[in-house]
Order: sequence, then C-alpha cells, then structure tokens
Amino acid sequence: MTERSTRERILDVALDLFGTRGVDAVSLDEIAREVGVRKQTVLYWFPSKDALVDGVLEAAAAELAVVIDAAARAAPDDPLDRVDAVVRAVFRPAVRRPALLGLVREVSRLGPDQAERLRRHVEPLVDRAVSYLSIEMDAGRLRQGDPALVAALSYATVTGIATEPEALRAVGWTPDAPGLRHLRDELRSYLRAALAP
Amino acid sequence: MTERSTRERILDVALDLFGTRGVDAVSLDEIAREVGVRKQTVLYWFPSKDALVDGVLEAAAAELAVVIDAAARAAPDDPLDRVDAVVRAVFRPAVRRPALLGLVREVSRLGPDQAERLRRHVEPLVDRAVSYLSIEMDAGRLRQGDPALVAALSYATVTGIATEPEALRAVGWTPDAPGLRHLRDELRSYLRAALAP
DNA sequence: AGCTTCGTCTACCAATTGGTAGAGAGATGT
DNA sequence: ACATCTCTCTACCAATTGGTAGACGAAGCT
Repeated sequence: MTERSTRERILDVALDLFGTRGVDAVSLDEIAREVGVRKQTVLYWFPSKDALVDGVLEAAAAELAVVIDAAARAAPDDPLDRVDAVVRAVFRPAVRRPALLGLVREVSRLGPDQAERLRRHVEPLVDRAVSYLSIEMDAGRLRQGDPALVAALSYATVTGIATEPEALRAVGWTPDAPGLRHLRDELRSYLRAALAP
Repeated sequence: MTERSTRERILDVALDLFGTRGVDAVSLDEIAREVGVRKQTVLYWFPSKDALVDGVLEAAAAELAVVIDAAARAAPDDPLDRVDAVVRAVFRPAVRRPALLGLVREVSRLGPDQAERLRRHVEPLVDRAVSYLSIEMDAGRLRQGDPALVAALSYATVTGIATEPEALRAVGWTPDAPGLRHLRDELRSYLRAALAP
C-alpha cells in the first residue's frame, strides 16, 4: 500500500476544508483531528497557519495547471473544441473536489501577499490562455472581444457554476450522475455560444 | 439629517464585512467597533450571530430583488435587451458593493437551514426568470437549452466576475472608471452571445 | 412624581484560537 | 554503543470568540 506522507495528508485535508468552508472558519485543531494527528504535528510541517495556506494554494494551483495543460495540449486544433476539451477536463476534478476551485476563489479574501504569490504561480497559464484567445480572435475563429476579459469571464462562468451548489439547487438541479452529465453539456454549449464568432 | 437607526447601521456594516471576508472570519466585536458601538448592542438587536446573518441575508436579498425587478419591468420586449438591462442594473450595485453578491455566494457555507431560508426568499425571482427563459426559448428568441441551467450559468457568470477581483487583476484589469465601463460592456456582449439563438 | 420600557453600557465567562517549549520514541549513521 | 536526526507527542499560554447578567440613564406613560 502507498502510505502517503503526513505532510501530504495534511495538505489534502486542508484543501478540502479551506475550499469548502473558508480559511478563517477552519481551525488547525480541526484539520489535525481529520488527519488523525495532533495540532502540533500540523505546526511541525507548516510552521504557521499562513504557511499551511501557502502550501495548499501552491498544491491546488499545481494540480489544476497539470490538468488544464494536458487537456489543452491533447485537444484538436479548432479553438472551440479546445475550450471544450479543457472544460471537460476541469469539470471532473472540480465536481469531485469542489474545494479545488473554491480555494482559488478564496484567495480574494486572503492578504494581498498570498494573492500575489498565487498569481505568480498561475501567471504563465493565464498569459498563454489570453494570447491564445487573442490569436484565434484575430484569425476569426472566435468571437471578437477583449481577450483578457473574455478569459476572465469564461473562468468566472466555470468557477461560479462549480462552486455554487446553492445556485444550482435553487433552480432544481440535483447532483446525481445524469444531472452532472447534463450540467456539463449545458456548460459546454453555453461557453461555446459565448465564444463562437 | 437622516440619523439612520442603529439596527440599520449594523446590517450595513455586517453586509460589507460578511460579504468581503466571510461570515466566520468576522467577529461581532469587529462589527460593533465599525458601527461605533459595543458588541452587546449588536447582541441586543440580533440575539445571536446566526440571527444577524439571517437579517443580513434577508436585507441583501431584498435589495437585489428590488433592483432586478425594476430593471426587468422597465426593459424593452426583446429578451436579449431585457437581459442586458438587468445586467446593467445589477452591475452598478454589485461593483459598488461587491459584498452584495459576495454574500449570496457565501450562503453555500452556512448551514442548510440558512441556505433554505434564503432560497425561499429568492425563489419567486428565480421561478420567474426560468419560466421567462423557457418561453423565449420556445419562441426562438433565445438559444435552445435547459432554461434552469442557463439561468444558473448566467448567474454564475455575473456573480463570478463581480466577486473575483483577483481573477480580473490576474489578466491585468484595473478597477478604474474606464475599466469598469469596459468590463461591463464585455460582460454584456459575452452574455448576449451566450444567450442569443 | 413614580413606574416601565428602551437602548446602551460594564463586567464576566467558558470555549476555542494560533502558537511556544520541550519531552520522548524510533530510526540512522558512526 | 552512542550521538544525532526525524517525527509526534503532552503541557501550556495569551488572545479572541460568542454569549449571559445585570446596572444605568433617558424617555414616555399614568
């Protein structure tokens, strides 16, 4: 068996709790309890709560970056198909672990230092996405617009829908398997329509 | 002079703080300090923190409902124009007080009781929006799709973009007056494209 | 005048928070 | 065999949390 390291397990639990309930609402004690260890062990691996938040952010960003990158590379040439592929790829981990996108969302609340640090992590990904959109817009294969804002809007759509289960429940949606497929397909058509020329 | 009541001022401050930093991260002491009063005065008007959260949610929902309702009624007949009008109407208060939409977003974290209560408040608004979309889709004036999910997706787009300043800063956007206008216009075209037949 | 209600206050309190100090068990290198 | 290093632990601590009990002044009612 694999016997994941304590450090890893702490990161995992912290990502889940921070992402679903917010950083300030989760205590080190609670994380420790969930991991099956004492608070001081958490503080051994991450000398402060801030350090733990840093670690979790970094891990989450890395995890997302890998998924997105792989999907974008493997996708076919047409930009709409490519966006489609990224959405499909992100959708699975995002729904399985809402905390993943939820945490990224959480950043706005943390100090500007942490926001800045995360931004540096994500920057290359963002830059590539924006310049890609820009090129494809110029080529007439995507709707014209400000590529930076279109990127932000697409991101907002995906993150928003993935991290707001309440909004979905308010319109009567249920999170079972067919519901998930249906949601994914509607999200894809919606984004396609928003981006198509 | 107007001399707003203590209760009102508490609701105001609490909405701002809860919305921007999260309910759990804000203490009654802090709210009281901001209002210029002691914590026990807050507890006099709202017998517990939960009660305060309830009050704030209700006030926020009511405020949003009024804005949306007015815009939708005053708008022209074409559904795209109507969506446009609502977006323009929501955009201003949302940007001036990001807490407003931020708080609605916050609901997912609160207990299911509070989520349930807020949902009852918002339900008529949601129902009307969904059935409106449904009718216009059947009439061929909007893109075909599941009206409930399209409503949720549109909401996610607007809320997401309004409550994630970090995402916007990551693509180099700045929150000055021209930036705001530009963002609003891009949001409008994006939504238009996503909903157009 | 006297009594009550309203709004805010001071004085506490038990529980929880993030964090420090340092002991002790196990493995590892010499 | 011994010293060192790695990891987790117990024992505390000061600060902050949401909340209770009740005093105090001002205003209104009789």
